[in-house]
Amino acid sequence: MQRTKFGDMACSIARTLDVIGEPWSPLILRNVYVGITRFDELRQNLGISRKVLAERLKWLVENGVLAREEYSARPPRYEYVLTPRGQELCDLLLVMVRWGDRWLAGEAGPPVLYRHHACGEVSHVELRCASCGAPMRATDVDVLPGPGAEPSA
Amino acid sequence: MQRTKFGDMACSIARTLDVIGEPWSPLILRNVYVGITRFDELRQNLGISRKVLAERLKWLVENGVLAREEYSARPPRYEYVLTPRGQELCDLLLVMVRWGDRWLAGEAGPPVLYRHHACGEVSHVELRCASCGAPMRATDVDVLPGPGAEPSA
DNA sequence: GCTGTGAGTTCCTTTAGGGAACCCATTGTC
DNA sequence: GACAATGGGTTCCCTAAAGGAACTCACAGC
Repeated sequence: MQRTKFGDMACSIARTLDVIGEPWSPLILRNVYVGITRFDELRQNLGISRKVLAERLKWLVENGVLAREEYSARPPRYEYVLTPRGQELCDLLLVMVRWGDRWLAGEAGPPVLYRHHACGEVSHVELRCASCGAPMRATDVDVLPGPGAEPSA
Repeated sequence: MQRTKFGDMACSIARTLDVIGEPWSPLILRNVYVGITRFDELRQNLGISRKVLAERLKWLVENGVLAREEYSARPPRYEYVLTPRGQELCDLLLVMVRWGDRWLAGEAGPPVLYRHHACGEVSHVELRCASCGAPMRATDVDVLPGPGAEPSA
């Protein structure tokens, strides 16, 4: 994991990256999201080392993104489930999917499709403004300082 | 950078993480997005080592996310600009911002605000279905195999 | 020729990634 | 009771990467 502490920066992107800014954590979240929740299932599906998996899971639990729950008392056995924080982090994964599908899928096309419950269509996400509902892409916004900004020189 | 190759997995999340799955790259994109485009500006603003910055920039150019452009011929001087791929990756940053604002901002509140051009409001992004326009969160979708899926056993 | 500037590159040390083997607690079988 | 299986890690060790500091390069100004 990274040696620089990104959580101390007055920037929500940096803080978010402090939590999930290496590749294994988002992939673990993806797996838990689709129902692969146990240690050896995760290890096998991801092709990750047991040491790194254990470290990442511990990190994600400590950061309130996953919860470690007992699914069998005797013998004691554990699985990992998404917390509300973790659920919302999975939204990030949907945007990664969209970008990856558009730019990296190649001729084979997207590996995974998503069917929207509400309309029943195979679809993808779009970023819309919470206020007016129109598209709200990075090119559609102006950036300004917020209350949590660092005081400038 | 990571030693595991994530780009070979039949998963758009993994492929996307192969490109930007360590914290410096998204932060570099953020800086270029807000107009900090030159090497030493980036270095100073990020507090990153020259060696790592050079490596990351090279990586992002090679992956078509940034372009290296000459802004002065004599002496030759370069800046980095977003490509269309890079522009769309910045959408990811808007979702990171949203998550970070909600869960990690603390009492100070969000460090940065975003004003939507279309409605002039300070707002944030929501994920909506491209087909019907209703909210499309991770909890709102079913996952199914796509054409680019790996053949299962 | 010397200094300043911007954009890297090289060298070295420290830290983390990751593989393999190992450990632990419980259960089931003989 | 001994042994094996199971699931969930932990420890050890080697290699690769992170990151700091110093250095290099090409050009311009004086």
